[in-house]
Amino acid sequence: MARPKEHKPETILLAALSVFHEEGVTVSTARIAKAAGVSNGSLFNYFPTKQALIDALYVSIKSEMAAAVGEPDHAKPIEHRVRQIWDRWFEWARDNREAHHVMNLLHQAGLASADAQAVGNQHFEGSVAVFDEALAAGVLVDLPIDYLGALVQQQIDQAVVSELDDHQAEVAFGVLWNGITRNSNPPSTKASQ
Amino acid sequence: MARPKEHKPETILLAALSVFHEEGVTVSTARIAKAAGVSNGSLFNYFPTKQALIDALYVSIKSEMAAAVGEPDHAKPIEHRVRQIWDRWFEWARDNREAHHVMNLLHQAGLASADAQAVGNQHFEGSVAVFDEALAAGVLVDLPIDYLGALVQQQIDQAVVSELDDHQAEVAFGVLWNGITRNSNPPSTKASQ
Amino acid sequence: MARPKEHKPETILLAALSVFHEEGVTVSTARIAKAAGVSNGSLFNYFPTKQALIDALYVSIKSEMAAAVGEPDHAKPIEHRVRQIWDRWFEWARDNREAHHVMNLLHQAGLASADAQAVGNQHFEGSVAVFDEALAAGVLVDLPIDYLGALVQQQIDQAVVSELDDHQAEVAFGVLWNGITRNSNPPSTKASQ
Amino acid sequence: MARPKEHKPETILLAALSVFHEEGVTVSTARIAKAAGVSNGSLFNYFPTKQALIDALYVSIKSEMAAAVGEPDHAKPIEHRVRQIWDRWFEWARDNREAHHVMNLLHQAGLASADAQAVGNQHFEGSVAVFDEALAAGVLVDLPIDYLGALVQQQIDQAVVSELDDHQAEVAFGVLWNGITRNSNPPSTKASQ
DNA sequence: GATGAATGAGCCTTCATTCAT
DNA sequence: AATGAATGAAGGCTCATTCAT
Repeated sequence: MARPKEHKPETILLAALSVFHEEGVTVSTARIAKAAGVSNGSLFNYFPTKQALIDALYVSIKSEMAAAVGEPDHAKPIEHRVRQIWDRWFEWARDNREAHHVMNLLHQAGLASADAQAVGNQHFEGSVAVFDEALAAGVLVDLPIDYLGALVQQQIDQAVVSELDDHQAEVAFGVLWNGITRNSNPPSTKASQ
Repeated sequence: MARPKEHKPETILLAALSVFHEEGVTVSTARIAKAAGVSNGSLFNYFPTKQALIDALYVSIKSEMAAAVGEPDHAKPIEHRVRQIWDRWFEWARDNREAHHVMNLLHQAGLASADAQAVGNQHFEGSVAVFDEALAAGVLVDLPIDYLGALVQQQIDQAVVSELDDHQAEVAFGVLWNGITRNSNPPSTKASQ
Repeated sequence: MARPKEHKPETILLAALSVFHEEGVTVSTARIAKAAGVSNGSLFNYFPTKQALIDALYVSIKSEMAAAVGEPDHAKPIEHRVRQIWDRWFEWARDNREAHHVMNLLHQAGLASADAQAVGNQHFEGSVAVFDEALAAGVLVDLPIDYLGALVQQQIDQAVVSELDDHQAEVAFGVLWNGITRNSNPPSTKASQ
Repeated sequence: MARPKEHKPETILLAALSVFHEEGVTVSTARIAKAAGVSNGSLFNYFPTKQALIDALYVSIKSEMAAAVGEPDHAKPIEHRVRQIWDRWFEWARDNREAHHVMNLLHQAGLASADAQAVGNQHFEGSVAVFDEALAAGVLVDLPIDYLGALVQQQIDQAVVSELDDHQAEVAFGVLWNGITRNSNPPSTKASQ
């Protein structure tokens, strides 16, 4: 029935991606199996539990995204490397809206297990290292690395969600870079409450 | 049996807040009822459906937060007003970590109904107006208002999640403000891919 | 709130009648109480259980109907007495469609307890006696008394349900009487199967 | 565990028939499942809702009965055809007391949906046509077709309930036929009230 | 490996009944 | 009496998981 040569686990993950995107966090395994064109039972030949399937989906999206972002080129200056991460990440997310959405959904709703999230993060060690280095070099403002990393991720996410065009994305990168680098004057005074 | 004078709906919402925080999106009404110290059936004397309970929880958190943020003082300059929003919001979120977490959880997991989200947003019209005005005044970079608003929210969220101290929060506000205001040069060149 | 002078049990029974008629066999005690304008709990001050309420309703309808039918006049000939039962019964049922419907509903759905049905039947002993006597006198065809009695009841029921007018009801009585009296030739032959 | 070769939906319907007969309109799906020797959840593999199960039960009984009654033979005279309907219907009902009882129960308690009742009635169009024709031919008294049809049904029902033997059933048919045909004198006078 | 019927724990919700006020 | 909140046992239904074929 389904296209014969496709590898089943991938087919199932793609189906899961689609139904999570369209139907939210409550989808059943039966629904996923049906969308994948396999029987209810078959799904469990590939993923022993629903949690395993969710984790595999999360990790597969995250590693696909990591592959798209690639490894930073250590020969290039910091700003260039940060910009490259931004560009490729943004491009990937814009071209893979469903995957991007579902990745965030699984993460934010707490459906992906801690283990899966850890594995997913490993794929981004290269990118994180760029920020570590920038921080050590004194290029960035003095804030925890996880905070800065989160800002990058959130701003890219939001740029995709807000469907920024290329020009706007350019401006948006400026917002990020001008924010996190040291060349700026601190804001004046704290507002009285 | 339960403490006699406590108002029940509030007690139930507090219990729901707690278990959503601790056990995630999958909590059952029975679990909430037990945490609230009422019987399974009693919960439905106050909230006709689980969805109604979730919506009430979402709206109650959001309006509590809105009350904490307050209305901006139109006599003050823009930056002051933005700073005030940031300060109060951050303070509230830091003091109400559970509520802050659950609010985001219900929103991001799609559990709060569209109606509830609309009601919740009404409470923030005053704050949104500040950004509208800043945008119109040419103070901010030229990006969609929803994008800018989301940045504020996400950076505050992250500041709370990352448990920034007061000094770091000060720096973090600088990151936001230096990013979204116009006084900065755009970053030089787009990275080659 | 409710009209002050009405006797509560009757008010409740009338409300029950109405909601059973309009909403079928599944009505809740809460629904009945609301329709009666009393609180949920008050209902149980008058009827210790839902079953008791149903039984009281059944018996009250049945005895009201019996009162309408009255006692047969032993001075009159059999046919007259049967006709009188038919007339009064039909008239009552036509004027009390809801009660008639609910009485049958409680009976046929098995909601009225056996005891209640026995009590209800006691009110019709006078009428049954007419048929006993007719049977003994050889006026009627030789069939069990319960069978003949049931025919009378069912034909009246159906006459009401079919909304026969006076003339049709006259004809309908003829159908009954010509059927159950002996003056007619038996039908010719049994159909071969 | 359960007997392996039995067809499940039929097994479940038979179990439902039995428990509706024995326990009345309030039986739970769990009770039916247990009687059928399947798990609670299994029942819903065959009938998506309790209503669907009830409707299927109603229609299956009604069509089985219709099959037993068969199509009238248009070559035979009216009386013969009516008699044939009576005979076969009576025989089926006597041999299928439970089914007969439950069919009436579902109908009278309003448990079978309007759709199911419509479908059930389609199976009896042939029989109804016989009465239509008899009415048109002037054989029957001038009463609405639904009234006459109801009489037939009710008298057969009652004959079964009263457990008439063959001879009594013969007499009972006479009651029906002599009642509904024109050859009889109308009863004399209306009783004074 | 593939299937899909079977399972039964668990879910949300209803409701007759109780009881403190 | 009258109230209506509180109860908790069911009820209908879902679904992740198993397993015989």
